[in-house]
Amino acid sequence: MTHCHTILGQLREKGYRITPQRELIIQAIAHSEAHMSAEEVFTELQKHTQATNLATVYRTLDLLWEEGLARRNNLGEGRIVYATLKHGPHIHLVCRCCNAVIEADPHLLVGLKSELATRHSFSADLQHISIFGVCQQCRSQNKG
Amino acid sequence: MTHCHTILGQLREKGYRITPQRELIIQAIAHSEAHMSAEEVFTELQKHTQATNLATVYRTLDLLWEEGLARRNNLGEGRIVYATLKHGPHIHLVCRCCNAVIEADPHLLVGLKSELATRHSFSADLQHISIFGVCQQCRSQNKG
DNA sequence: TTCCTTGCAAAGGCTTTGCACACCG
DNA sequence: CGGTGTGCAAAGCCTTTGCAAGGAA
Repeated sequence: MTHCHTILGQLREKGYRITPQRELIIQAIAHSEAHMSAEEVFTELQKHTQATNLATVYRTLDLLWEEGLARRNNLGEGRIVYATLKHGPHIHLVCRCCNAVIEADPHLLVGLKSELATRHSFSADLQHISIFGVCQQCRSQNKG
Repeated sequence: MTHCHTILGQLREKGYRITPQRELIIQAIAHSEAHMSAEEVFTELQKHTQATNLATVYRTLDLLWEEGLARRNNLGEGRIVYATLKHGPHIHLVCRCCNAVIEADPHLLVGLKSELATRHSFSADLQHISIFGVCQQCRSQNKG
């Protein structure tokens, strides 16, 4: 809740207008535990009001991302997903089988990051990486 | 060249027919150093014959992937890319800025894989992972 | 009042699909 | 020959865009 206001304040500071749509969209991603797709945000909005539109959701999420007020993550297979910044960096473990997304500790990657820097002079963005595989449940069900 | 025949043989064994189109598509990805998108394969085919079609390229690449005869990798932003299996496992370092794809040693990930297995019971597929960031060139040009 | 935002609908890019014909085996 | 594979065109899916009307500041 507080976090909504932070984002709204920053938007206002940057000269953007605060509209009911933007408030609702920010609330949606700020209150959500997990990351949300544009479609999911839109569905959430519809619970509160009819006056809403998918295009607006896309525009607003994109705006937040461009202005550095939200994270944007590509889970593959066209799954683009958003979250607020309070949602700290972490690894996404995406199950290829059931599509579940497990969040893992990003510290697992610090070694990798420095290796990539020294060996390849590559500045890796590991803030919100996605790793694909099969989760325990699917494996035990022989689905993966 | 030899590798083309391997793939063709396996296709035949599985009961699929060998057509000129399939031969050309397999040649294209087998001869290429890097991974190729459907569009790129299609462009390559056109150098050899007019009798070709994007839909066929999509169908064939998908077939090869489904049958385990080719790798398929999602580089994000809708960039789906294919390669043969002789192209061993490796990490893709994708530059967000210039879109370059650098290939890195997959051994950098062995520790990570076991950590994910023990901590999260997650069987990570690190064969062809993509990591986003900024390459040296773009960083020195302040583009990233 | 100004001009940023929205809603709507249409366009876009990429991929898939239906269908009749072609052609591999 | 029989049935798979192809080309073509159209449809689908997700996302973006043009434009006129609405509403924040």
